[in-house]
Amino acid sequence: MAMTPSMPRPVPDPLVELIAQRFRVLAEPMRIKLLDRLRDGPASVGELQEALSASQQNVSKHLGILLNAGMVSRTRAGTSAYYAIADEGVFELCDQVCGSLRKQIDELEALLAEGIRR
Amino acid sequence: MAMTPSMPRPVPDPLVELIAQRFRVLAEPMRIKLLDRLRDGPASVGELQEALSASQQNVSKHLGILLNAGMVSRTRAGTSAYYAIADEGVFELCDQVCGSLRKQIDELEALLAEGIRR
DNA sequence: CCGTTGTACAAGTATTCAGTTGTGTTAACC
DNA sequence: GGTTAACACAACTGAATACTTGTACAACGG
Repeated sequence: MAMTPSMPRPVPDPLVELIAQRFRVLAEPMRIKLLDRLRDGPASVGELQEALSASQQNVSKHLGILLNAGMVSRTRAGTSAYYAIADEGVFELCDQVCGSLRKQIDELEALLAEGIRR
Repeated sequence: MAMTPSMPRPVPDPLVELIAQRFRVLAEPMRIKLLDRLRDGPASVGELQEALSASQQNVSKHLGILLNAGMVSRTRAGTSAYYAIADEGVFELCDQVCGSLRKQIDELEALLAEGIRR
């Protein structure tokens, strides 16, 4: 279950659109932070608001986008709404991105070291 | 070499910014298509322009963004510029996104089927 | 009830960014 | 050299979207 089976080539436009839309959801620092905070467990809007020191409306809005994308789930309890990670896969994505970033940084450092030496 | 070693929690802001920036690069259908086309091997701007039926300036611009992000490499030959995939990892990212998408679609279908039955 | 608390929605503003247009630059060919 | 072709860069325009402000709604406590 490693590979998506039989990915059509070239990738059809509607699928490209879906993929891009998915990446767009993760293309905002605030949403990355929200997911990162939710990695420690479910949290209410107020808790997230305080943890990220952002406005309630802003937090609620971004959570709505994540919910709409199916990346988090919402559970209402009294007046509070508790959000939780619904798709653990997002962390694999972030880890891979971090891996690529580290690789690039290492290569840059290697180039710099070589540059200093000559 | 599966996990990024010792990811700090919470993820520091500058790293969050870098991650989001990375996702933002992939958040555009045109760039996804360019990478998809380059999966078949290096290609010049003109070839990509024709394959995607887009303007030369637009293709060149998006390739510049991909180049700046370190996802593709550029090789000049005469008046032509040949671009190639520099970071194969992007395809793993896309595959994972496709996996998540498929999972969601399957769950939706399951819900629909159940809804019809009752 | 009535006020407080927690959350979501809507309108307005500001910013960001994609796509086009126009132009500059470099290399091959006559 | 002059011309053509391939690519890249900069300014402009329009659309998408993030963030703020204001408000509405629901649940709980007095």
